[in-house]
Amino acid sequence: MRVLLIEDDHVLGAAVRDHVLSIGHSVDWYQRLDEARLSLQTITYELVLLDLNLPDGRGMDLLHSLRASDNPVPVIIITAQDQITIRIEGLESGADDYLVKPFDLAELGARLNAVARRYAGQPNPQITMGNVIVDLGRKIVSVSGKSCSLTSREWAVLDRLLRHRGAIVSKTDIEDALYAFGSEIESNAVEVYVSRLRKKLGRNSITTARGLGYRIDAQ
Amino acid sequence: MRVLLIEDDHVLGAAVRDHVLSIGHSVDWYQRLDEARLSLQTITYELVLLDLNLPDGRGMDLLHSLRASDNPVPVIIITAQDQITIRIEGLESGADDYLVKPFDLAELGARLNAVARRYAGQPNPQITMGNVIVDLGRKIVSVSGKSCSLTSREWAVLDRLLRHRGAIVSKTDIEDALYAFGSEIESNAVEVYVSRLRKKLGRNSITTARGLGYRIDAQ
DNA sequence: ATATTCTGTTCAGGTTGATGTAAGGTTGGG
DNA sequence: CCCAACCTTACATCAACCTGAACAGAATAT
Repeated sequence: MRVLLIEDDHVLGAAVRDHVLSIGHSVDWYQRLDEARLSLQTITYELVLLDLNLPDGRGMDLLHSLRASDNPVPVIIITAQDQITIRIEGLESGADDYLVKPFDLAELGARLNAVARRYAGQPNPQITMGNVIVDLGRKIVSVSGKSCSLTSREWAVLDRLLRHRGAIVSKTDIEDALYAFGSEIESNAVEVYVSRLRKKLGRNSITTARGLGYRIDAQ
Repeated sequence: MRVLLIEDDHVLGAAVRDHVLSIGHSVDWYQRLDEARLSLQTITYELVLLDLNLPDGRGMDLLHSLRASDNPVPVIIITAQDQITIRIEGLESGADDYLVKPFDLAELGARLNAVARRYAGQPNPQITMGNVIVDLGRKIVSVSGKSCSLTSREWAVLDRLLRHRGAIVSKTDIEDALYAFGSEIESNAVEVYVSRLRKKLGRNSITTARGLGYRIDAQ
């Protein structure tokens, strides 16, 4: 499970990161809200551990904007104050659970696993981009309701772009997704596949960043 | 029981999901109609919990299209308005029950269990694909009315494809269904079984996704 | 016990459509 | 206006796939 940890306290952050790593999940740890926001744009996390009191803003704002943009990622809030008002605000904003400092790492592990279990039965995440819906797991695409079939290479390109959606993906990155590392290719294959994808998914599905690469917008 | 929850409100959705999970069912939760539609193509649910007021369309339209395509899955409608006209429209469209917001989770559980009980006595679900009807539980196939017998290997392949219908199933997935994990096979056995199934069930029953695997279309 | 049918697996030869390449057109920044 | 980057189309190639046939072993009938 991929976990995003947002916590400015170095001691607590390191402890949480190490513990979550030790029970077999991967962790991205940020100390600042805006860094976390940037990362959320490009990476699909399965859990967010969110401290409410951060140097550059209120954690609650991040939660609000996540839910406003229909991001259903489970969020566990970490807070120092055991205030009922904060709890209520968090739950109403779509938080999934609470941890009040100081907390036991074992308790964190338990709640985290509870979320993981809850999510295990969840369907494959579907990504909606305009009138295109993509199910990466089942390899299904529908364009304005009609299903549409992609070839294996087209999936490779789309997969790479969607997993980093919001960010610019370089041509060489996409080539690495297409061909086994090392096997060089001497043509404009990436351009061709982007063109083929655009033909199937719509002209505006993929935007070009001249000299840099390609990008699929988040939401 | 596998439940499809379509509800855009995060608080209500999470609460319903957790409660349904807690009484021992599995839940797929979508916030959007079109995502739910995609999932309905590939998964056979035993119950749909449908909010009528959704960001990308009317829930009632989904109900209509379900019934138009002869999908008998029970549907419980969730609505904020206790309007008699809506109730009548829903019932005439084939809804099985109603919940008017705000509702008690215990009430939801009770109605859900009522549906589960009603369904327990039902015969095995039959899957219709064109003029082919398959009963996976009892291992019966009929092609345009005439019954048709499959060998055990053919069942293994068909079962795997139908349980993921709509999705592309990779050759290795099918091999795993055929042979005990690990026992490698050095031939085109999967291709042969697909060919034999096509011969029995019709040329168009199984579609090939070159380089990816095979797929049986939903409906 | 023997014959017969059924089933699973492999192989070979034919078919097809995804793929990489190149050529020519288009676009946008400087 | 120019050039480089990018787009789009067409096409030959070849790996992936299809399918009929052969055959051995299992299951069933005689």
